[in-house]
Amino acid sequence: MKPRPETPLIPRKSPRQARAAVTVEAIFEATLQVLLSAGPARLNTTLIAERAGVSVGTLYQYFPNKQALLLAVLERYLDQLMERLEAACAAVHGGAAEAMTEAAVQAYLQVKAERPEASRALYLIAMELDTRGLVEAAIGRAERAIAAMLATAGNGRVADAPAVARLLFAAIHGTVRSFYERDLPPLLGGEVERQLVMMCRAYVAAALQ
Amino acid sequence: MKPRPETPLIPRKSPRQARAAVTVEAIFEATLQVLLSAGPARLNTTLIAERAGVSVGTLYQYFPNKQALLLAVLERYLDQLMERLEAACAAVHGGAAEAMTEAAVQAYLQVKAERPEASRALYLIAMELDTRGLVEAAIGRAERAIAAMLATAGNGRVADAPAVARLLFAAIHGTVRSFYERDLPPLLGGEVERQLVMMCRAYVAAALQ
Amino acid sequence: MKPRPETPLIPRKSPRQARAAVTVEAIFEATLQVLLSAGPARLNTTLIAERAGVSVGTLYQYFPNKQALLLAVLERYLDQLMERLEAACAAVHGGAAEAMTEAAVQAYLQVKAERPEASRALYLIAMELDTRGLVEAAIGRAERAIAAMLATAGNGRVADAPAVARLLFAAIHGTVRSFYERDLPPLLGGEVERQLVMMCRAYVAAALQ
Amino acid sequence: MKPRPETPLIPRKSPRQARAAVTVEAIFEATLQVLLSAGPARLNTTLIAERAGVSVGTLYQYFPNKQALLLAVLERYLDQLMERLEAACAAVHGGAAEAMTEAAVQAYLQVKAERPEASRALYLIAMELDTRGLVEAAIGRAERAIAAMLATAGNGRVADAPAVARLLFAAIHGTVRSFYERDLPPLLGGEVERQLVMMCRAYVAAALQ
DNA sequence: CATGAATGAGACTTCATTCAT
DNA sequence: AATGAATGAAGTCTCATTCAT
Repeated sequence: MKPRPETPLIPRKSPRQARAAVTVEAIFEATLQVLLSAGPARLNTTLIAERAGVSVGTLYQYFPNKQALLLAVLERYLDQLMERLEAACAAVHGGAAEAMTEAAVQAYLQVKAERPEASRALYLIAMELDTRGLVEAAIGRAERAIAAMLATAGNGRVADAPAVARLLFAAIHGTVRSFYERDLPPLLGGEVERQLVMMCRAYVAAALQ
Repeated sequence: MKPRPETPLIPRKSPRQARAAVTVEAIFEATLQVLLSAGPARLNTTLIAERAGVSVGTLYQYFPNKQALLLAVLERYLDQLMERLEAACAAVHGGAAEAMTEAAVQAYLQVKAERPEASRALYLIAMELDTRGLVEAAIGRAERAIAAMLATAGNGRVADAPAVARLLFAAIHGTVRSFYERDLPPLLGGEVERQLVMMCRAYVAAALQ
Repeated sequence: MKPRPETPLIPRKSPRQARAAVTVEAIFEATLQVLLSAGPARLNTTLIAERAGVSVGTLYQYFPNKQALLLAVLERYLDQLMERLEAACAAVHGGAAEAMTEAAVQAYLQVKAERPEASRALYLIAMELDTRGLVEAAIGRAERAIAAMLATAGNGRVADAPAVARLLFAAIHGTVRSFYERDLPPLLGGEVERQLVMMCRAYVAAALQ
Repeated sequence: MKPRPETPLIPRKSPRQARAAVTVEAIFEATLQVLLSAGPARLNTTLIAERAGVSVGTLYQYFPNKQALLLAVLERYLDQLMERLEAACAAVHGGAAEAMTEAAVQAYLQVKAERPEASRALYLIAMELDTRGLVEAAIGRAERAIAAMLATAGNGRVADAPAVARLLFAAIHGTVRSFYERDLPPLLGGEVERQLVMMCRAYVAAALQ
């Protein structure tokens, strides 16, 4: 009965009062928790609001719809992830290509491992809606960070650094994801980590001229 | 998508008659089409039945519930994929480890590329429900096929072939997926393929003793 | 969570089975009843379905949304009203302008009086949504019917019959409406009817050349 | 729009201070604007407050509930309209019946035309709630003013002046409304005005003894 | 007094599934 | 066996109103 309201996918208003910021934070956290405990199929706004200790109305005061909320959660997560990755890459500039690559892989695994459940939850979110833009942007940042890092290699020149960076990141990201989606023991410090590092080092070494 | 606990997840009857087989086939095909055209959020049994040219009632004659249908679709796809992969691996037994690996990668890309949209659709299905078992089984087959292949390497012994096979497959699968989820030009024959092959060869070479 | 479904305002499907036709009829009737008993503010789909003795789901099988249902109800009513008016006008072609006009007024009042509550209910519907098109079309029919009738006047030529017909119908319709919206004793056979007829006769007489 | 039975429907406090009067005025104006821009379905207190440049809380300081606000807006409008009509009628007392009637019609059209959108907005408000009392009172004033005017006719006695006044006003009001609800060119100075005047004159002339 | 965050009942709509025909 | 009408629980979102700050 309400003539097509054009609902944008961006957050509705930014919290002006202190308590509002707390509320938004609680909603973000609740979203992850519900996603993990109830699964994506049972992820509904009522449950999120409940878990956050607010009413649905409050949730909708900050996000115009469920999709916008999920996007905001994802964006926030990707931002943090990318910042960490960029920092890690920058920190090893100038080293040997293989060592730098290993550092990047370790950093990625490290961040993922800090909140393993969050990682899983966010893979789930990412499927529920159209996250092309967001994901594309994050991937772009990652690729640039890695390419820039490889360009500083102290032990040779990496041929076609952008292409290598692109595949390297897809491989890291994709491989890690495919383990996270299964119920496996933690990757960090295990055999999988060893092999992944080995593969990435070997790849970059092969690309060195 | 609220799973009624008591209903079994296997197809209700096997297609004994030719007509039944045709119907089931049409339903499978319709499922993929609806998934691609309407998206996972709009994937519903009525739409599937309509697209398949049958009534919902008929659909439920063949599948006890939506979940079972989706699982069947996924299972069928994974079976075909794995058969092809196994065959490709078997066909190159005894070759050099790097060459065999390249063959496996090519085979995987080949199959994926045959119906690129189907691949995407199935990634979506896989999120709609709990596909752990199915996916785990398929991955197991792939890992075994690759490990067995590596074990026949004519140019050395691959250290810890199972671990290498596991990471190799995760890397191939994860990397390919991460490209498929974006709207990119076809992988086959492009730069990405070259780099992926390069990475996998380098990895296996590094694992050779 | 469902990416903007474009919901048209036309009925969803026409009943193919006999019982379906009964259902649609019951929904139409229930809509009027709820409108009258609960008022436009309390008019909701659940209540309509309940009163019709069906579930909400059923209602939505025939109408894509509440608006479409209300439009259908209104359209149906306007169609019937206009048919009656056209018939009444046609039936008196060739008479004296004043007498023909009186006949048209009487016919209009007659139809309105047959289901006084329906008339009121529909004035309410008409405000709840955008009925421009529907109403415009109905008014057009009425104006044409009246103009055509006036053109056959046996006792003179009505100057600018279309303009007269337009105002005549607006006056009849508007006047009747403004009485119906108040809680007044029935118009038919009362003082108001006498005066309305008098006004319309006088108007047409004045327009005669 | 769920009326809480116990809350009074009169403004909470009279604007004693200049600022208060300004605020109330802004709220009135905002109500009309929102009604016109967002439509009756989207007319909500938050939007009104925003448009008026105050907070919802402030709005509720002046009006106990939404209904009271809308009633106040409507009352104000009707008061102004009736004052103008009464004045116009009084100004022509003692003239010929037809001329006086024409003057009344012109006055009504004049006032309506001053803010055409306001007229439309107020028809909408009138549906949102029970305005019987208010409208009845206004109509009563109009009928009395017209009847009193007709009683002073210099060219004869109008038979049953109250009944004529009642129908006359209903006709003017109803006819004008039915044009305003459509998207038509302004009535003032057009063919419609000419015809309306003609009808009203003819009617009153016919009622003259 | 003003603000605007929070509330929560209630409205609309969807869709997996059943069952009479 | 096939059909498609019917069901109704459940999910999304709105908005009048209150109240702590």
